[in-house]
Amino acid sequence: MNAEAIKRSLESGGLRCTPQRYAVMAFLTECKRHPTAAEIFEAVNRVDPRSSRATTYNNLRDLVQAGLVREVAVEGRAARFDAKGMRHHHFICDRCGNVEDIEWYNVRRPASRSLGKRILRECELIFRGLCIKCAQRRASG
Amino acid sequence: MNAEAIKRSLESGGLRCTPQRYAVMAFLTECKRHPTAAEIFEAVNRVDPRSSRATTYNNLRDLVQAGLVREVAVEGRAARFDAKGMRHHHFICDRCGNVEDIEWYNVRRPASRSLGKRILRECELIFRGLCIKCAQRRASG
DNA sequence: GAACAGTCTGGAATATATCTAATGTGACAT
DNA sequence: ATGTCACATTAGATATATTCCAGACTGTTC
Repeated sequence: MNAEAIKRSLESGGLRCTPQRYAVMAFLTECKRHPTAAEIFEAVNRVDPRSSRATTYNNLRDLVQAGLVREVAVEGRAARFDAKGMRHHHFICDRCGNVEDIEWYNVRRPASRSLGKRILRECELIFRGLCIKCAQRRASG
Repeated sequence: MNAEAIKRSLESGGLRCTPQRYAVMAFLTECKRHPTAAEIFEAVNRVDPRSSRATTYNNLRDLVQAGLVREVAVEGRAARFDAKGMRHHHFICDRCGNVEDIEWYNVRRPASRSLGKRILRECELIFRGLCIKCAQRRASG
């Protein structure tokens, strides 16, 4: 996604394209992992426009509310974020806690009986086990 | 689950049955929600055996390691816990953040191509949308 | 160019989790 | 019954993650 596209997507979410907000969105868009707020803060400050911690958190909140960014459900201490590009599921390593993407596929909805009057928006899968590195380490260790 | 059963399950996990540990396990077993560590701490101290915060955290860690308790993957600040009784999926409300159980059903595994050399232990579904209360509030509001 | 809404900032405050060092407890060999 | 060992617990200090706050800045509109 190029600069113009990021700018447009921010505006489509009703958000001004400020340098700090742009930097957060640009980093999330190009980042393959699922960075924590602290990592995003550090990354956008490695290059130019300085951004305070509070601003980084504010912008992440705004981006999530605007639906441009997803907060990933993991059980670690720090929240992790993810630009809403291609849909994917998540694999969480039991050993090292890393979160990796798994190719998207559709999932069977629950029976409407167990869903009741809830309004369902999306289903996401969380896989658990050992990531490739940890699986190898266990096998050879 | 009665007292004896809890005691046995602790010992089967290689854990001594101390009053504090028992209290945590007993509360999680009877609790229908998915309490945070702070809620568990408060609950086990409402009745008798006082337990310190550190002990509550230690015991939760031990119980998770022993496989008796699950740490639920949600995106809130505080970790949430769940006695591993009946398997279930989770529904997280977009509006109020409550975590509710959805009846278990088996989920199609990902293609082995996208899984690679990872070792898969379990798959869990996370549904998002509006819980019954919030759905009604929106409809009438 | 004044007023305004939205944004940014550093630092303080809060929430959450872990560490530390001292102490307590039960099992068991002596 | 005593000493010892491993495991548990405790209060308080510390670390980490997030939010709040009050003031300053910016771009737009009248």
